[in-house]
Amino acid sequence: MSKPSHLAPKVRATLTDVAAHAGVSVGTASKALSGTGRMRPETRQRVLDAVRALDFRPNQQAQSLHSGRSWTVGLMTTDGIGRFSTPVLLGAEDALGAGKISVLLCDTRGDAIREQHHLRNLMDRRVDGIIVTGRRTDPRPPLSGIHDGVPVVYALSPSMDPEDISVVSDDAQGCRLAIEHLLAIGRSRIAHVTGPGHHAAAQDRARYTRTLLDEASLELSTGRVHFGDWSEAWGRRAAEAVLRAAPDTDAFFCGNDQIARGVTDTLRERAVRVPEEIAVVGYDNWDTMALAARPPLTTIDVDLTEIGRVAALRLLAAIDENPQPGGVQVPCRLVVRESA
Amino acid sequence: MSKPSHLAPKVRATLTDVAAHAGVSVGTASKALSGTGRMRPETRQRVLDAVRALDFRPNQQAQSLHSGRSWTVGLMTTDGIGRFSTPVLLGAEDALGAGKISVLLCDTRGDAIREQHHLRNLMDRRVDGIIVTGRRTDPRPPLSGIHDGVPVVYALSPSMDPEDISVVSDDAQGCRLAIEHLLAIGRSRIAHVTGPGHHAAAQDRARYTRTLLDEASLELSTGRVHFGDWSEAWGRRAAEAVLRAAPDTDAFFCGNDQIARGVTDTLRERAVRVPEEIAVVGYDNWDTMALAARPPLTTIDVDLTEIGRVAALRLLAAIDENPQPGGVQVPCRLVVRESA
DNA sequence: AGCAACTGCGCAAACCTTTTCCGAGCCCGA
DNA sequence: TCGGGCTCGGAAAAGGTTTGCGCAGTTGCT
Repeated sequence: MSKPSHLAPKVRATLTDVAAHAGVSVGTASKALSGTGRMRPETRQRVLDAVRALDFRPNQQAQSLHSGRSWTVGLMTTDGIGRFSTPVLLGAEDALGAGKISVLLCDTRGDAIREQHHLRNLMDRRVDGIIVTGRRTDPRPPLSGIHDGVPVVYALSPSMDPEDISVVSDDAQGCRLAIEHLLAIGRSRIAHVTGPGHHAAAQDRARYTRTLLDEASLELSTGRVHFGDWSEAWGRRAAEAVLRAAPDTDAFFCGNDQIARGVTDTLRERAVRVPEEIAVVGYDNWDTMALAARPPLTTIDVDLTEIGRVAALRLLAAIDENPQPGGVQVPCRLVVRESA
Repeated sequence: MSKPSHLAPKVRATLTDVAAHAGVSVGTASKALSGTGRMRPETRQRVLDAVRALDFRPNQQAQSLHSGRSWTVGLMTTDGIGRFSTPVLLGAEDALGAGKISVLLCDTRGDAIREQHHLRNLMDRRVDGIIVTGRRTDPRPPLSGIHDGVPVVYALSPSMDPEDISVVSDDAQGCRLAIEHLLAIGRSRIAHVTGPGHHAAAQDRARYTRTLLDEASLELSTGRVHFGDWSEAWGRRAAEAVLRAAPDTDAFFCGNDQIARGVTDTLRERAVRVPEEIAVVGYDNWDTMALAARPPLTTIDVDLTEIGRVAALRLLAAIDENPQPGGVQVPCRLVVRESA
């Protein structure tokens, strides 16, 4: 049952209505709006007046159907919209919104079936492009299935195919910031506590840390990297292990802020002064963690929003047929608070 | 420059192609696919074969243009996509996805101008409905501007207009769960530490807490509610104030998990055993906080995902012209861990 | 056998906008 | 005064799908 028409007079004006109201043909009305074609100023004005009078707004769907562009991109996030994908997503949405492009959100929950399903849906909706983002920094298999000529950009989790466009965080530079800061404040007995060894983020940062210490002719205070998980509990346990194994440790570089916070908690309980006796540097700059820690954490800010923005810009370029294939590394920032 | 056509033969088949391939007219092909209309089984089969041969998938845009339904809803989030709106969003996306509906994401950053802009955009795209969600539980002004016959559902932040459809968390029931649990484990000197008094979440929970204690002929151990902010630091400070003012306090009910965690940290430093001497109950069940606290927090789980899901279902009902106006309260769950 | 009913399928309109093409009318100059 | 050139605006098609209607052919009943 649709409402009686006398109750719903405002069914949204079409260009035909505008043309009728202005006493011209649809074609002329269109030209008046798009600026193409030449016509008498007063004719154009009549059309513009009609537009205002009827509150006309062009039907996006009709425009898209005609132009073949939907002014829409798909944003596939592989696992929920966690702490990591959210800022990426917002950065992308922001950059795309400026270009009159809307974002179609898909959550695959890490499920390949769902991914296929969403991909088909996006293709049916004729999206202009797709951004794929995940939580982990581990490379992921490229989008499988047909995505014809539709460009794809991977954000945060790079594609395994180096030909694809991937925008990731510059872990090497982030580690450099952290280590150089610690060296600059006079530390030389540095321990590294991080997440699971099978996570690229943990593995990579551990490798870079080693290399950087090497360059400074130093080595890890405990002689090894402490792999565990990304939790505070692990940070607390690891800190005790480190203090036992290498009591002369004067700094912790941690794989994320939760671990760093756990470390500071243990140090606090042991009445070790931070940063005077031992400095602590985290990673991620997760406010709720970094600010609540005692003392507040010096940490590496992974500019996730920027990653999203850059990914969006790369995608726009690719849509406009100027693809710049390959990887992009977005630099990190060092945020100095009180822990180091 | 588009690619030479011999390199891009797969330009996506249209129904016309299918019809030609099957030797029927477009109309017939359409009917064969939709199941409408009567036709010889072999004719239908020929069409189906052609569909498979050409990998035909209907053009959503064209379908939408024709049907007037876009199978799309707008999801406006008022401030970033924080810890609160994210689960809501996912719940909604999940429920809508099951109904073949896609989600158009808009972030207003709490800006009215942006909200208008996005609203117009959504209307131009002919969304079938809109879900509005925010971080705060404070009522918000209803969506202003024209949204014609497009139904709107408010999630988490209710609309100020009681006629609108709003899906919120049942704070009263959540508080009841917390207080009844504390009473059941034999506590009677309960303190309440919460966020800013000008937040509805803090104000409401404080009021309910008072009422519930009243029903049990009890009163707050410190005689008043401790308003502050939602941070751990406030929880730590407040705990000290409470211990000073009412040393016989045997339980803390906190406005959120961060405050609760701050409280446990102070208690731990004072060597007060939790929960033996003092029990602590949080609110929100934010895993990273609740699990990292020592001991892990007993807390109230605000089922945000369910709120999103329910909002989506209400919206679907409204789209199908079965609107059920007014508010819906989604119940909370008590999650018992070790702190109470 | 003849008529009615029914089946199977195609045509064309509709959804709404944009774009292209073309004709009509005007002005001006020769 | 007439023709050429220019300006303006209308008509039509395209984009892909759905659907109402009508036509033709076939079956079934009397």
